Amino acid sequence: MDRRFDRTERAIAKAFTELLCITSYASITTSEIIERAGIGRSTFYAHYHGKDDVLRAVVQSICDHVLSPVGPESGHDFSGHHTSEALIEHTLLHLRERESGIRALVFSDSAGVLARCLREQLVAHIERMLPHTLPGNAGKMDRTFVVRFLAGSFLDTALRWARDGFAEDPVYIAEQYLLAVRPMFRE
Amino acid sequence: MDRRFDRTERAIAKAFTELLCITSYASITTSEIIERAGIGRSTFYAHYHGKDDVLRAVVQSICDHVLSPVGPESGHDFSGHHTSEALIEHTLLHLRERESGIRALVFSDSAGVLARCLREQLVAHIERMLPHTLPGNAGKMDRTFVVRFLAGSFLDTALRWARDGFAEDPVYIAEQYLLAVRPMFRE
DNA sequence: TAACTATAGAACAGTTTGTTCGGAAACAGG
DNA sequence: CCTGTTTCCGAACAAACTGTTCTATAGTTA
Repeated sequence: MDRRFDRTERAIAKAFTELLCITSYASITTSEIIERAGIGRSTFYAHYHGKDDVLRAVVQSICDHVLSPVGPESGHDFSGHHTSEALIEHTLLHLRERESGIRALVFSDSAGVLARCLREQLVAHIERMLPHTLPGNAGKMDRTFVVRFLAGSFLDTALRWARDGFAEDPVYIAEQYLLAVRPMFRE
Repeated sequence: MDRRFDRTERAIAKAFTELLCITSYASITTSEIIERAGIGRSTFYAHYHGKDDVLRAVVQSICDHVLSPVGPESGHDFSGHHTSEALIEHTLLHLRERESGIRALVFSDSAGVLARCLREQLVAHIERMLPHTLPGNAGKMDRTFVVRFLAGSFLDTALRWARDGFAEDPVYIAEQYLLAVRPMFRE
């Protein structure tokens, strides 16, 4: 593999997220990205079709990372504890690992792109994990509604946490979130 | 007041939301708005600074309408029933009244502007209505977290409903939402 | 009718976009 | 080390978009 290629990709991603920190997505121009990345104009267009394309690539990379499966090789300690707490904390930790990129996106006027991408994968995830018959009052609810509600409210909680600069302890966030939604799938 | 002024404002708002239905916000140009509205270029800039300004105005108008206070003069029937169900249904109905505008926005790449505006006002609303001491398991939760959670999850539910073309009965949506969150403030 | 106000639309300079092209530099494999 | 390939640089360019200014026209108010 040609090292020049990766070097350029990294320079573009870096320049892009840096710009996102200091100005709105809408007012970023390809020329600014090119200048800050220190690359040639034609080089940029050889890699991406425009700034929308860069955004998509950055978001995809974040999504892949945040929802990457729990494995023994990952740094986090989830030895066998496949509880809801563990999964939620795990996702929050992955989110925080991409701190700079996430915060840049979450405050930008294109935050919706990240939210859409994460939401889709969360829905699929929860769909698989949620029991088919729900306990208590949740039994009266439509299961599809519950799945979407859980995905949406978790996403909202997580992005709010990011917007606050990841100030709170992820364990605390997981705990509060579970207190709010646990009646829907346990007890 | 000069009727020409209002006529131009309406033409711009109409052209803008129509364009939002057939293409993304990012790729709309002021020239397109001007052409579709059938107005002069200088006229447009006499009313707004650019397309961002138009978006802001449209969103503001929607927010004002959706969260307008319940009054006896409003068409809806909420005679004295100041229950949670009534308030939630009321908000959903107001949302649906702006159907075309909402759907255009909700699908656009600038959906975040509407969401931010609504969220702010929802938080203030819920902050006022939520009891200071929460019952049951919710007693263990941070009240600020609960307020934001309720606002975020309601917003998410409502916008999801809009995205689905307001297909479901608002009474049903209110019922499902309340089944999900009621443990947090009653019983 | 007279004074005022909003509009149409042409013209303009400045910016941004996406493409093309020729030459220089870095790279991979033998 | 040599050679063919890949990537990069950056200038130049046409096309599109932006926001402003100006003049003439037409609707509005008193």
